[in-house]
Amino acid sequence: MPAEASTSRPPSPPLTERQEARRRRILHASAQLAGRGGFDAVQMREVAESSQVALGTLYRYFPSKVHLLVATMQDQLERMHGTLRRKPPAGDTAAERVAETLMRAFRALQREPHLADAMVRALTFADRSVSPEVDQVSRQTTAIILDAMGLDDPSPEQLSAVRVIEHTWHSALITWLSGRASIAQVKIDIETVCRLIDLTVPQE
Amino acid sequence: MPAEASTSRPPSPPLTERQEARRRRILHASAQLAGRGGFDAVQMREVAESSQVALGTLYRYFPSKVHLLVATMQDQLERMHGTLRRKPPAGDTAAERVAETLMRAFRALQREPHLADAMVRALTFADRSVSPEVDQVSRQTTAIILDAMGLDDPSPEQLSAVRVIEHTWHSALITWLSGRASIAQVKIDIETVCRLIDLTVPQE
DNA sequence: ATCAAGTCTGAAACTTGTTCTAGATTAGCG
DNA sequence: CGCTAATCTAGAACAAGTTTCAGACTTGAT
Repeated sequence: MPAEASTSRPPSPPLTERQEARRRRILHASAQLAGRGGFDAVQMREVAESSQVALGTLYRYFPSKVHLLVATMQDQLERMHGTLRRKPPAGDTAAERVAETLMRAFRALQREPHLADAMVRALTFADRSVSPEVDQVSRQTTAIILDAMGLDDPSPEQLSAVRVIEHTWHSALITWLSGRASIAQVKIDIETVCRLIDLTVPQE
Repeated sequence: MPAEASTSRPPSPPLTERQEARRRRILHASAQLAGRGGFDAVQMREVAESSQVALGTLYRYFPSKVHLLVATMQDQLERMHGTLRRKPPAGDTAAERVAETLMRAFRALQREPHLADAMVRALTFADRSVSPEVDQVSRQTTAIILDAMGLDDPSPEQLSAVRVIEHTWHSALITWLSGRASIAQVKIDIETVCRLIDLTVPQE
């Protein structure tokens, strides 16, 4: 029995090497196009051409533009989680460490604002048909935050706090991306919401 | 970045009576179509036909579908603010009153989930070209929350808390609309984030 | 090696948001 | 009233996401 990855819903058949390569080319092209121009610049025909794949094939791999961009985000998130694991945040309190982690992620996004635009817009625009994928992104984000808190076994209150932090994170990114909030303001919002953690971590 | 007075950008010429009527018909048609079917059901051709206006005219009044839906949201928000003013929340603490107010708004949205979908998706999908309008919605929301807190002259910390509450509000709505969070969970998230207020309002 | 099933390709078609155009209508003004 | 500029209308045209289809290519099993 081949060990199936725990993350995919219906156990999709394993991809051949060429298929894996195609999928990778597509995600790369998507990130590249998103990197300049953001959401609008990721045009399905261009992604197809740029990744040497027919349009129909692109749609077989990713059933919509939003699916594609959410998958792109999963990809980037994994990368980021790896980076963060290698250099964990150094704050004294859980709240400080979470804020530091999110600010680090934020600085990474600032380096590729167009890519951030494409991914975040796709994420919040996603409808029910993309729920499983969006949920996966959410779980990954939760894992990153819990890592920063240094918790293995969070209480329900702590999970609520983490959910609220994620809400703030996404929405603050949106306001920044659409030019309605400055970088400084996003920082303040993140620090503000992280104070919620202090309410759930009694001692320390 | 012009720090503009609170009302509008370039003083647009006042509308004639027939124009005001057209605008109203359009917004009504928009809300109607959104009411069944949500974001996707608001099709510009249908809005135009249903409000007895040529497509080009619709685009003169609202330069994009997102503009139209954000304007629809402004419209609904004003209505709601009026309703809330008439029956203010009754909690003892500021946090309770804010949570109660938001839950009341949430219940109103639950009665028209498709309309909520259209408005909230438009709001978070809006790009820079819609910033003034989205900002107006944000100011209106802030006003509602400050009303509930019973504050005339909020401190910077309090404004930060309000911003975070708004972030949570929008993002929690999104997760509910896309079926990734239950009504109960949204309630918990709202109550959780409202605790932030306690950190900024010393005592009653 | 061969066959069936599944996959990929290229191209056209369809949908819906958005833009454009030419001609009718309306509003404001002398 | 009659003029002019602005507005409105109907409809075509364009753009990009999505679907469809016939035929070529791979893959896996026999």
